[in-house]
Amino acid sequence: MNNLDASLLADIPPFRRLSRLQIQEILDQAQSKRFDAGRAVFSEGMPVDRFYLLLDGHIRVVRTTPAGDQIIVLHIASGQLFGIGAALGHKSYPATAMTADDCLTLSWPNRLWPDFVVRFDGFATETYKVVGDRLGEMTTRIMELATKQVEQRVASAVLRMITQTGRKVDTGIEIGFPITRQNISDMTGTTLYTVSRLLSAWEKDGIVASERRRITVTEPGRLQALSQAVG
Amino acid sequence: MNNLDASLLADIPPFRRLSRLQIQEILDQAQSKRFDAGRAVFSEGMPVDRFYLLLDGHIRVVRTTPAGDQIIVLHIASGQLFGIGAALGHKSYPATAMTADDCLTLSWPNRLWPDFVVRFDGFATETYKVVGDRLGEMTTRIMELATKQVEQRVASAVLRMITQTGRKVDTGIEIGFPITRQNISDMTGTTLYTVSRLLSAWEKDGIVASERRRITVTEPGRLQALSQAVG
DNA sequence: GGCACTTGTTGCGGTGGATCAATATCGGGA
DNA sequence: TCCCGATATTGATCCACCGCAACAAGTGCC
Repeated sequence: MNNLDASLLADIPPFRRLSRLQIQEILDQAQSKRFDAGRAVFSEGMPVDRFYLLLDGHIRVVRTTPAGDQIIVLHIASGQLFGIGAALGHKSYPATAMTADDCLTLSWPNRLWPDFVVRFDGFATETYKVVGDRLGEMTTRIMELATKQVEQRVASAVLRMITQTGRKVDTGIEIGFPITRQNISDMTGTTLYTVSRLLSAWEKDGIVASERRRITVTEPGRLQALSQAVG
Repeated sequence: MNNLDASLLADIPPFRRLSRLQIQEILDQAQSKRFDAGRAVFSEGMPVDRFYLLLDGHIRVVRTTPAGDQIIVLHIASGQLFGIGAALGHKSYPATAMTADDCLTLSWPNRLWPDFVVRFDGFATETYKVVGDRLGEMTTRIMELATKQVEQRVASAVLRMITQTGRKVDTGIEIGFPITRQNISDMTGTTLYTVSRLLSAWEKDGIVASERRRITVTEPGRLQALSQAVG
């Protein structure tokens, strides 16, 4: 009994090639759910039982080390599928999906996955394209962690967030969800102290402006330059 | 005109559920090729035109930074598919495949991919399982790079290599392909100096034994302990 | 055999960034 | 309204690791 409009899905890649009727059928089988900020949609180790689409909000994919520190593997923007272990033969979720702000999700039971793949043209192709993109992003992160200095890594992380989920404001481009110094250090493998120092320095130089849990980049070009500095 | 025996493929996951006849058909369409150690099977940025199966040998998947340093993203053991950009919607290879030793590959043109997927039961499923495993391995690498000390990272890297491609010898388990200090530092984001120092120290403690381009782990348990030390 | 190249070892100094500590500021809940 | 927890800033200290240099030891090639 979802009173969701089919137009919600019409522009999202995996569903783009489908007819109105097909989309309506997909919606009818979906379960929709709201999450407050800071909740886990699913957790690392849980059996994979559903796959998800993020309709609104932002999600952090997080893994926890045996030692207890959390690191953010990637961010998911609205309009993307996530928790698609079903497509990759996973028995349990390899990471936790935490909401960064208030989120609205759709989800379907795993058993529908093979059905969707064979019946809906372009669904599998587009989905695996997303997987491919994430693989590429992850190899880039590995490269950065392995070779770049901390300042360059943090600059790259901020740039990635404004390109993927930035929203234009009058002073520049703002990261589209609340984010702390601690969060950024969890993405870049550094400490909240160092991130704070870097942001302060950048703010002094007029490259960024930040309030509590909000960061605006006023000069993306100079940040870009910092991220590639030869050190 | 490959005089390759169908039994070569019968035990490899993507082909496991197929009949002798189907395997023969797949083999007939394959191109086989030998590579000396240290050659590129394909290179980052090249258009994706074929997908590959590694029949024998070991391959390093490598990315090069704009600054020029190479880092090893993952290793591929014999029996695995690689260069499967076709499955992930890639237009060009996102990384370079370098042979670590002498290698024997089979390959097929991309246009056969959709054909294989629909006609051969289990081919897609098993392939995407491999993609899922690699994704998991990469998130683990990201976690390690972000949180672990250098000694723990190097220990983890060596352990991963002996579990994935180790060969049992009388003194312990040997990494199944030639590898230099430089290679290990390219995997772990450190320097060849530090790797050399670590291996020397471990050798003094009787945990590993190494000759030029060869590393044998004599006490995997203690190496495991090192990789998880709380530091 | 001899030469050039690749690979590995080890000492030493400099430093990037982690870590600790103290303080400030914001926001939400009773 | 006040208070407490979450978030952010900034100074001071320390050490793990990098990066150089100099050398040793294999390996392949002519």
